[in-house]
Amino acid sequence: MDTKSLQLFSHLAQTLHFGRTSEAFHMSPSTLSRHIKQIENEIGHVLFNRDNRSVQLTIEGERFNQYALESLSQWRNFRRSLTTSGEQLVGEISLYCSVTASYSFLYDILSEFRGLHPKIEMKLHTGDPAPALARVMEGHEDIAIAARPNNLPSSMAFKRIAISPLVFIAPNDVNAAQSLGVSMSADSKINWNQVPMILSEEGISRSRVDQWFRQRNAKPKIYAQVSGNEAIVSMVSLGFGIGVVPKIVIDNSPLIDKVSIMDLQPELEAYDVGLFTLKKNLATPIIKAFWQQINR
Amino acid sequence: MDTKSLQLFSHLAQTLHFGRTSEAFHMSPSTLSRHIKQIENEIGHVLFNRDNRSVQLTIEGERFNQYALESLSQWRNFRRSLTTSGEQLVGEISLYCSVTASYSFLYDILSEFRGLHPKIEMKLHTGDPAPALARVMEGHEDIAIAARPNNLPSSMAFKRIAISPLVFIAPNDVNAAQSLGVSMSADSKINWNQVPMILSEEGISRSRVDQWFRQRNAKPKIYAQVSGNEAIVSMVSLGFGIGVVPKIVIDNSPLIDKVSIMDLQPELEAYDVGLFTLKKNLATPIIKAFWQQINR
DNA sequence: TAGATATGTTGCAATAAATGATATATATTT
DNA sequence: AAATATATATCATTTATTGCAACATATCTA
Repeated sequence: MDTKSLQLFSHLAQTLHFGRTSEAFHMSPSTLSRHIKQIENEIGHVLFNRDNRSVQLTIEGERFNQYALESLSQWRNFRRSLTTSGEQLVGEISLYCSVTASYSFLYDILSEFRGLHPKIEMKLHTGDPAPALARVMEGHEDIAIAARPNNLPSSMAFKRIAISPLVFIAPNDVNAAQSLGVSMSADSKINWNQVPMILSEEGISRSRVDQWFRQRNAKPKIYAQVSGNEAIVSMVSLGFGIGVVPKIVIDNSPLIDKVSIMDLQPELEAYDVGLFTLKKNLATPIIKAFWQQINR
Repeated sequence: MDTKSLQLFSHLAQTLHFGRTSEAFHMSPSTLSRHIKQIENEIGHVLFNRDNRSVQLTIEGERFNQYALESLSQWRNFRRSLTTSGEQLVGEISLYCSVTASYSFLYDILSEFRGLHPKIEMKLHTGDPAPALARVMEGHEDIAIAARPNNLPSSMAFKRIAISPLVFIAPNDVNAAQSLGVSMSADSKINWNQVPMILSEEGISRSRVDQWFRQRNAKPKIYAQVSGNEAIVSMVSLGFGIGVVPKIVIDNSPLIDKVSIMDLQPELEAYDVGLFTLKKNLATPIIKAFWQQINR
């Protein structure tokens, strides 16, 4: 039995919904399903009665939930007792991350850290992902959450949080799509030299798009260069052109049903989202504490 | 953090000796070392001060040990509370296993089970491994610990405990070895038709040896057919011939320094040691409880 | 002081486990 | 009856774990 399983279980015991719990933990429903089954197997009792439409705790499940909550609480207490025993860590960390990352990961990362180190203040800056690394390199920020570039400076430490594919998006409205020269059907019929594109001004996503066009001996007709993925989604949804953003941006966007992902080959190389800091920063107790906090 | 890690840690905190703890858990020292390092990494503190000659708990290590012992105790309590809540399981299980298995695995398996189900009596039969499966098939025993044959009857359930290679052993004494026609140097110089062999009468080890000889177009000159691996080791150590036994038998034998393992190619297929029972037996609560107890 | 021994760690190749995408089964709603 | 929602099974792929052997270093022995 491990802490992760206990967390999964107790969350599911609250939601009684595999889909929502798996989403909360950034994993697929099937993975969650197998986790639960493995717990049940280890314990030797069924913990949830689930037909395909509802999930209910069994008697043993309620017992186990009691145990799980207590056990998790003790674990957190132990962690806290360790950190508060010596000198309580005091200070501040400046963290730079994109708006998208702040939606999807920040809460998970910060909530646990905060419990552990309440005396450490977090200065959070959100903005365009492109300059994130430079800001860390130049010492403006301690840590950044961003996509990993192909060539990582050797002075930089990186810790992956998630992988998200980089996708082309088109307006969902059929008329708008056709007026852009993009019938949703066949890639081969699209003249990429004439499709108006909405792209980042700089950064990883931009350089990968440029590379993609070079591979096709095409040159993007740039309708607008925008700073920030969320703005790209907005413009695309309004029918101004085709955009390229990490899929995770779509998933968290309120405009999710206004745009649709295009199925193109070859796919763009996926975004490798994670934490960055200068390796030398890891010698600092505060930064080190933050770094280790991220569950592997 | 998981139960296994806590167990490893607290055992090491007692012994303060990587070698002994790793042995107790049937794993290599390197595996243990990396387990500990991973715990330290997750917690963010060094738990043991270890130079290459001594191991000592740090302050944080002692703290963690307190936590670990308490946490493990609560886990056991929870398990017990589940099983004792309904009707306490009462009854008996008959278990058949080889002498070797009784040395190496039985204690681990039974000690935990006994704590969980004190009202279940264990009837233990030790003997030659060869007939173990048949005895279960025929209903004389509920469960057997033995090596997995190549063709497992579909009515049989199997759960692996360990893998042990099947090895040729020769007497360690140089004179004895040479008089058997086996200079320890080169396999190719050995005339396998003339080397006196000491083999099991039947069973997996025997059939794998026969197959090995057939591959070489040789026929074993059988000096003696013996029942029980321990007897084979005895006869080999006395210089009567060459034997074939699972390595685990050697490791647990008092004669370990009287025999030596021969380096031959191709190697015999390894022993796959584990638990057997009839699948239909797993419907029985008592058998099921035992089966699930075995840590995966 | 030099060699032998004990002991924890690291590199590497092989094995085992975990994961997500997809397909499937079935209950509920429309 | 068709569409939708939801948990699970299957499969290919990725990731993690493991043991062996080599290594480094501390202690013991002569």
